[in-house]
Amino acid sequence: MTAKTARTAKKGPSSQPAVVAEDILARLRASGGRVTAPRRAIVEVLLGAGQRHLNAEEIVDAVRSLLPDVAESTIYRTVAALEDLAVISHVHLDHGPATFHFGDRTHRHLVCRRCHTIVEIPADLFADLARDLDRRYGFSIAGEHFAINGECRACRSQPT
Amino acid sequence: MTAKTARTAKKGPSSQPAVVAEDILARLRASGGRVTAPRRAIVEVLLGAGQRHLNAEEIVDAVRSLLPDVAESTIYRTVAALEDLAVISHVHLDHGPATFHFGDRTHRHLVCRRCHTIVEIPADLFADLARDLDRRYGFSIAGEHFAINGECRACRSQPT
DNA sequence: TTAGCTGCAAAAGGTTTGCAAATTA
DNA sequence: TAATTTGCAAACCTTTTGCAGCTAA
Repeated sequence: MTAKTARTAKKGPSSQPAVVAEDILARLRASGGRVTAPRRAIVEVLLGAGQRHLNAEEIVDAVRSLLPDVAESTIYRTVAALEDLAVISHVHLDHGPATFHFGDRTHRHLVCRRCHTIVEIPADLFADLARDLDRRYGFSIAGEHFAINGECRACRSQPT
Repeated sequence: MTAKTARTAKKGPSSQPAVVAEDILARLRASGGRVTAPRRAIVEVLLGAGQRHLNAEEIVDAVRSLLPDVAESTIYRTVAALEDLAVISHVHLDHGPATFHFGDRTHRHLVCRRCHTIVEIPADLFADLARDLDRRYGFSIAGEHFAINGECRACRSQPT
């Protein structure tokens, strides 16, 4: 794969090299896929969301503001294709729809079971636990496929 | 609440005081609920499952072998009532239906993303992490509402 | 040219809800 | 008796699928 990692600053809050749509589309093509207008729009929307995690409905809405006739099934099929390429992944933050985001393996989610607030935390807080589980069970925890539930500071100081 | 904690050994693998159906039914009654035949059967099934986590469909099937005409909706409504009483809780081990189990807060689940094997681990392996998250974010992780994903020993030694 | 996408509509899977009849306390 | 549960059927929400036509490579 020869997708060049462009350095064009986009709208990300960080100063890491920006991932640009063309890179992603190129990977899609390289894997035998086609680049179509709906796919461009979907990638654009996902990039435009920055760190925010969008669910399928939000992606549909945003994509339709660019390209009104895109079907839901196209969204689901495209995000599945992008997940296969490990470009994005999905997380279950709570009950309800899954949310999609770029595949940085650098954060996890705590979700308050009372107010449903989401707290993002760096994945390396799990390093010790991960080592432990590896040693004891041979299990490698990977991914943030599911959030971790609990109670946030605000709710804890609230009466039940 | 005065539900006596009976010590009758049932079929649990552990030697903790067995929770008996009557205790649970009494709590249901104490909270203003009614004790009905379907509810008895559901509690029986849940108790009979011991440590196993049953999903709604499995509960329905098992309950119907005792009481053939119980509706699915009754199962869902009853497990919801039992969750409100904190007698049971549900976990999402993977995609697919939730699973229900008695509310011991003593274990967590690792689920292999490849073979879907479930590894149960003691919750106290999370103690350090929990302290950390509390200190840094005021967040109290609680519950095993979602499993932790990763890869099990067997799958890790397998070619991708 | 042809494998791969698309929109549409229908279906699937899991769970929830409205309601009138039945049951519990 | 009054409040709660029940079974049934229908609805719900999210996601998947089948298919014929369209399109990128």
